Amino acid sequence: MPKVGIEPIRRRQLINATMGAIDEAGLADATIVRIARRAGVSTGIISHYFGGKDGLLEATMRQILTDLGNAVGERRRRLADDSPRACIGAVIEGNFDRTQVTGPAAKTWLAFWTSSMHKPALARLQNVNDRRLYANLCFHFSRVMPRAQARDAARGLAAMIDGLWLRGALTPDGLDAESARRLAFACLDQLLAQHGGTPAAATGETHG
Amino acid sequence: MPKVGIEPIRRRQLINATMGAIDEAGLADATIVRIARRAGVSTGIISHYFGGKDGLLEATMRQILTDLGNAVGERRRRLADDSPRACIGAVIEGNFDRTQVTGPAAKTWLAFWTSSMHKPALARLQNVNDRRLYANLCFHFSRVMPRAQARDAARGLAAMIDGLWLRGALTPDGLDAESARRLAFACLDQLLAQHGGTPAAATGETHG
DNA sequence: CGTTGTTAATTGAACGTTCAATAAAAAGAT
DNA sequence: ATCTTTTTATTGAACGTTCAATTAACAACG
Repeated sequence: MPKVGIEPIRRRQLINATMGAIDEAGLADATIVRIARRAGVSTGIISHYFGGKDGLLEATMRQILTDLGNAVGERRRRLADDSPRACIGAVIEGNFDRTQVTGPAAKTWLAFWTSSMHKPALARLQNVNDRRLYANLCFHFSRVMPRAQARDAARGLAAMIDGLWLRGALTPDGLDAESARRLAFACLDQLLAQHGGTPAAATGETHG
Repeated sequence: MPKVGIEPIRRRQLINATMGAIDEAGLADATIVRIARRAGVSTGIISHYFGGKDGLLEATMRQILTDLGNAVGERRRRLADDSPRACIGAVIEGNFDRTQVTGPAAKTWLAFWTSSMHKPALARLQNVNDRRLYANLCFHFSRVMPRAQARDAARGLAAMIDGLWLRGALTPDGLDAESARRLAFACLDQLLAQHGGTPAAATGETHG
């Protein structure tokens, strides 16, 4: 029998190397030679474990979305109260979590977003993740405002979060997570205050 | 002498074909063969007029940024009052102008944004445009609030605008301009109301 | 008014490069 | 000894660039 337990290690190695390569050179120049060299293995391994380059890219995107979901999930699990502001705050905090904000993750996320416009496989992943985020926001907003306005609030906050990501990915020094959180929370509090805001919206200026 | 005045025509043809190709197949698959065929010319023309594919891409991006600047400029020129809300509103309206919202323009804009992370020539163009937008917003906000808050407001609104673009580009049917305008204006009015809002912020719900 | 020379515009095939994929050989662990 | 893992070399396709040849518009001249 061959090496045991090597597969998950190699897969993680290659996925991390893919993010690093995209961060370093962009998706267009993230060749399998570059990725393999960065992972310290040979090119053939990619086809062996992922069936090809596309498989590796899809797995990498899936990993990023999983990490994002976990970051949000953890924050929500640790919540003291289940007020709308707290729940939505967990979404914001999760989106600007350490693991998500790292240069490689942010650049890779944006690269896949762009790429998903013309690759159905990636588009599907992007779509389910996006719908989950939207539905989640929409649900919590609708607890304190009419359905129609909740939808707008969800769309607005989602756009704000993505916009901060977009601009953070372009910044050479990476995304300023603290600053981004502050702006996102300001947007959230405004949206909540707009429709019979809660006291927490007024007093909860500090949230870190 | 050969045809006179052909050069600007061909350049525009090729630039439009480039946007169409990117809209259709993405930047990665926007080959010179595809672009040339779409423009109804041969591949050699690209090198003849733009020095190569990179030159064409740079010219295309420059065109998009110019169009965006013109759209904003026109709106501002037609303003009745020069209140901060009106001026910033012109920026929003300009950003969601017809010519900017078209599928090809939106997808190309996003593709170049991603690409500019690793191509210095594109990064420079993106940078000057971004600074101009930010400085403009910052100036108008600082007329009704302290400098520090004006900076945050400008960053927030800029992120919101870009986020709406980002999500609009991914939507199959293209960006819903009216909906995007509404959300951006809601964000603007909240930002203005936050710091000694003007009466216009309260009454100016209709802006189309 | 017609002819001719000049010159830019345009074509399309050839070239060298680069890429992902593949297959067969080699290495390594049980 | 056997099966998985890994490497290496090779393949074929696709890319952007280049350039010699061709086309067509214009001006000058007869």
